[in-house]
Amino acid sequence: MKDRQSVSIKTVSEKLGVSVATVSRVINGTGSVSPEMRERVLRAVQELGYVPNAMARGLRTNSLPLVGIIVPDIVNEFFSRIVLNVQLALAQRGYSVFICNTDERHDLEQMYLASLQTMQIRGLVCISGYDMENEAWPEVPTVYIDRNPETRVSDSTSIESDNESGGYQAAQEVLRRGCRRVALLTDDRRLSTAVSRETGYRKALESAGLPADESLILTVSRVDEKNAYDAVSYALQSGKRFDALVCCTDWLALGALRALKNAHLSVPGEVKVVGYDDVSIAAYSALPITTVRQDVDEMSRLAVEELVRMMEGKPCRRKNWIVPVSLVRRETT
Amino acid sequence: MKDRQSVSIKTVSEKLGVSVATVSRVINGTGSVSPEMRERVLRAVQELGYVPNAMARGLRTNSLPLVGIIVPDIVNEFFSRIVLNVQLALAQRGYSVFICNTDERHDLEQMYLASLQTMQIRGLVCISGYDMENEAWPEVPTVYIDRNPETRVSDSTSIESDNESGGYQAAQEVLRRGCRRVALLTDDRRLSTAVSRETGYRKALESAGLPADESLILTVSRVDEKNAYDAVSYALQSGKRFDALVCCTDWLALGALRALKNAHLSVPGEVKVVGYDDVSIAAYSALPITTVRQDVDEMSRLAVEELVRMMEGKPCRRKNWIVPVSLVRRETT
DNA sequence: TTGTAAGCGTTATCAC
DNA sequence: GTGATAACGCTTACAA
Repeated sequence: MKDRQSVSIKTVSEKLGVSVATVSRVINGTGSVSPEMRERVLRAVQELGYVPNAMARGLRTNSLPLVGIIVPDIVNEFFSRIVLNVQLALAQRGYSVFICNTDERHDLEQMYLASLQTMQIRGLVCISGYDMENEAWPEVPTVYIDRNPETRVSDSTSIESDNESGGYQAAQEVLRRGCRRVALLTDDRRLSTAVSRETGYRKALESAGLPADESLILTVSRVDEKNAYDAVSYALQSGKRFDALVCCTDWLALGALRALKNAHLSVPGEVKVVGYDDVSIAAYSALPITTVRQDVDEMSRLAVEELVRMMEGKPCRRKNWIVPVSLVRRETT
Repeated sequence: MKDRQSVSIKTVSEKLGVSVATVSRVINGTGSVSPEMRERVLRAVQELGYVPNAMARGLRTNSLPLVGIIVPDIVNEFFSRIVLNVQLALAQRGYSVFICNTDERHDLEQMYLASLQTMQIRGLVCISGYDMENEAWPEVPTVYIDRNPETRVSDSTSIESDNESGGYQAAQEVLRRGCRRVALLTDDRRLSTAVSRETGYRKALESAGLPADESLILTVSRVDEKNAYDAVSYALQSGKRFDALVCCTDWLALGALRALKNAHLSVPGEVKVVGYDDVSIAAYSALPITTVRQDVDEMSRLAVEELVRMMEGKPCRRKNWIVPVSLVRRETT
């Protein structure tokens, strides 16, 4: 077996004393070639350890079945679940998936977008993170998940879960149990997902005849346990009082729980808490968290289905998809 | 702006009435070109929305700075942390990373390996999962993480955490607190990592003068919470008794905890439990879990450093790295 | 059934 | 400083 780098289709053809066309034909199963020939070629390919060069092939056929996926943070279980689902489903249909972790950084996202373009991706899945505008968006079929940007590539669809309903159900859940001062803990960036959840929350309060109290809207600048702990602790120290707290993610709920415990407030006795996403920590935390579950499987399924449609030249079935959410009751309410 | 597909270096050169060589030179900053020319070209590139074609470039220069990373399950936080670190660090050095989720399936791993080869990757990071032999391993610089296979590519290094010490420390921790019947809950596939941890566990028992009791070795066929729950429940029902349980991952510990609770056994009173990895669930579970922490940051740092060295033609600094682990004491012991 | 050769978008080696 | 042009590895008319 020769040095892999130098084994090309030509190497194979020379060894056999045939033309490269013949070798190409048996490799791709196109055209017609005699059984004996096919045998010989296959054996030579095996012996030489020949591997087709995807770049050369992609260049020639202007194809290469590659799609990109942009995700803010792969360590976040909500995102990694989607990525895994999407990758598996696309692999089954013959597409490779190039995963780009932006770490929520705009510069990295730009870098990846450029890089994906040079790699001639055929499609793109973009999982939110933030709503920033991008200069150089690849002109390929695109599926936005958890986001619905105004300026969109022509061939695109958006898949969101029903955030407004989620916010509504979350607030509803504590209202139903008699809470009257329902606080909200959310992201201070005005992400569309967070805004929708807030809208749902406000509507629920409204239909319960409760006045809006802006002082009960708590925000964090970064969505993690620690920031939630700090924000809730600070609110408590500032004398804010509430009997329920609707959180925009499970991790925020977790931090809130810690702050509440630290302030000797019982849950769900004195304060009820609800999370969002239903990542596994919600079920296994010290106090299992009541949460709004997003249907990750359905979202990824739709994403792949629509993306493949568009990449095959068909129009997407809908421009906007809203996937239902469900409330999972556990012990914090 | 024309249809992106058709904007090539030639399009740009024609618009300007210059040769493709000139355009190539300004794009790559190689050779010399007059300032005015550079200006004109840059503007035309901008206007036409020209993006270099990575495949053509890669074909010509036989390069394309791409590395592959094979990982069993990206939803597992231990793995996703490594992947994130590696991708970020390599991006900084100009490499793209192609992430392959094998979902612990051999056929998928084979498929990805082949696919990576055709894409002419320059290096490979392989994060365990299982120890199976692969037929077609790409002949490129390789870093194995959490695994140390016998048959290795010539340019390769292996980075493991000190699993034996981890197993030892875990057992030691409960022994020190007076436990005498220390059980082990592990993977039934004979992965090298699991075997090492078991060895450490056995040595600890031995130095405490305790006889080995094979009936205290519990196994699961799939490492997750549910299987751990089932295995431990079954052991308990079969009348097995132990006052400590050393688990090979935090998720196993979590399942064990649930089984123990279900059997009305108090933790850490009647049974002490220790986990492994220190994923975030360990800190936030109902009962925060004492666990052996793997130094993910250091492992990924080393991986990138060694991989880059090898890809630049230098030899790796060591063929085998053992990264220290540390015990994190929490409330299950 | 098989071979010849053009061309995909680049870069690099020559000339000029 | 700039322009032709060959070559990278492959697919695909078109010929034979």
